[in-house]
Amino acid sequence: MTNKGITPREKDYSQWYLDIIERAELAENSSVRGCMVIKPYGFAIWEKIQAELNRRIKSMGVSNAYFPLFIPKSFFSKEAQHIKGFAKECAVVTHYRLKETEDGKGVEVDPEAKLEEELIVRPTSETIMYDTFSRWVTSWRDLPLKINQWANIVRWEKRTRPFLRTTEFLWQEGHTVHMSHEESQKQVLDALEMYKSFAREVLALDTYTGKKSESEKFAGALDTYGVEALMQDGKALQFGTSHDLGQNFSKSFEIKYADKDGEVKYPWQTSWGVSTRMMGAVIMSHSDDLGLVLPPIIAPIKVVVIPIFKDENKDEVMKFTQNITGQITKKIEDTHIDDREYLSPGFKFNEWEKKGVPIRIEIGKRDIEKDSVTIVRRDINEKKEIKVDDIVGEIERVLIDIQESLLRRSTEILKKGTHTVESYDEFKKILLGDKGFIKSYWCGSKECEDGIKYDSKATTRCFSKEGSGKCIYCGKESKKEWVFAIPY
RNA sequence: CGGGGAAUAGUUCAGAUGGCUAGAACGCUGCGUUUGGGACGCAGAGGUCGCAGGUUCAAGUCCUGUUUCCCCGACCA
Repeated sequence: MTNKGITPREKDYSQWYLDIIERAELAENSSVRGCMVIKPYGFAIWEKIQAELNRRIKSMGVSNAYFPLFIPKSFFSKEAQHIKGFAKECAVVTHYRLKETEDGKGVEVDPEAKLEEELIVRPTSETIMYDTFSRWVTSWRDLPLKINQWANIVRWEKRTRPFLRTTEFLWQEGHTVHMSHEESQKQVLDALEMYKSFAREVLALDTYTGKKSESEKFAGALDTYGVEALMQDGKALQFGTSHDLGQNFSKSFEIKYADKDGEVKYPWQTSWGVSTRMMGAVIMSHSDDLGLVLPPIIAPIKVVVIPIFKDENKDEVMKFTQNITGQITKKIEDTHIDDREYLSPGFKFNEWEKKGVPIRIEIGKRDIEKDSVTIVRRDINEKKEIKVDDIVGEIERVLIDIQESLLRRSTEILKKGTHTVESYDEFKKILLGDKGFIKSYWCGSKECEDGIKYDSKATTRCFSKEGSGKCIYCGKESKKEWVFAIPY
């Protein structure tokens, strides 16, 4: 079987993606600015991700909260860099009421109902949260303050793509406030590490993590760190960020506390987040030509049982199936029997493969006679007969094995897709061909970064390591190695 | 905002040079036969051909305007 991988192009999107999402039709004859509907099955995947991530976030001592969708324009303009970075992609609420049109056939914006101050639909929540934080933080006893929120946000991007860049998306954003820079820097790295291990252990994705270059960092941050995964087409996908905000926001939002020594000080802040883009990363990394492949931990259905019967043996097969499923369900909750009578087994096999269910169990007359069942694992599409007495143990083992082998595969792909190059010609050649990550030295100048981007569309994804070499573009001595790739 | 496409059934599309009473596949509904890898037969529902003008005996097809979508850039999680 070939495996060209899944790219978020319309063709792919209109086929098996449709089990998960569809385009939102927000206006007649069009879809407005790349909004998507997440269907029940897709949302169930998101809920699995949320549950796992929430556990890890809370274990860092972070509490969940919720802040408003609307941000007063004045809040937004308090931090100069921040507004610069986001101004061009904000949805703005200017009115609060509609009225009937004169012909009585529709509605229009009521010009009388103009807002005194416009409201921005949050593109991120730093400003509205930190305005509140300024009242929550008054003493060293209030610190560290660690808040997370699950929310939707809107960024009016010029171009959208399903999952990877939708106008509205769901995410988790953590915001913390600390007494010292050492402490906040540790938080930044802890969050980054949490994302990296989450990607490995839950999503079965190996990634590069590290500091971003000056031009790639978050608007208003001192430093930004990113989590970068490699997609099957050789492009890089950043799906998590962690920012060291320094005192930039605490100073502009007047977050102050009285320290033990009696002095009033500005605290140090961090923010970090991952979005539904992560689902895109999972889909694009693991899927094959048969459809989605889900790591068992985030699969809404881990095991699907398909009874295969004719009219004359239906009762016998169903009884056997229910008995087996009952045993499995005791250990593996996400087990589903597909007993729809109007569909052929072949149709069902295909349907659950498209949906990425890790294990399929087929039970028919032939199995019952041998007191066994047929089990098929989605990742390698291997069919195997197993005896009924060991079924639960075997399924548990296979689920773990799928999870682990997906990660192994991801690690291999990352390793194979990472290149070191001697010359700039080689650098460009790789990016024209199979693409992937390239580790090379860069002098740090904007000219070189821009030049590289112009030639090959590649940008620095994150810092790799200290060392010594020559800038791949200009040849000057350089102390820093960076990871380059063409990003989504 | 630049450069390319495109808009016809729920979806994907076909309908050179005008003749259409607008088609196919998949999907949908009903009945029957099926069911170990996307079942089959028969019957059916479904369209002011993006919108507005114009040319013509005749426009899905030609002309003008307009709107929207997609792809490639610039911007970005």
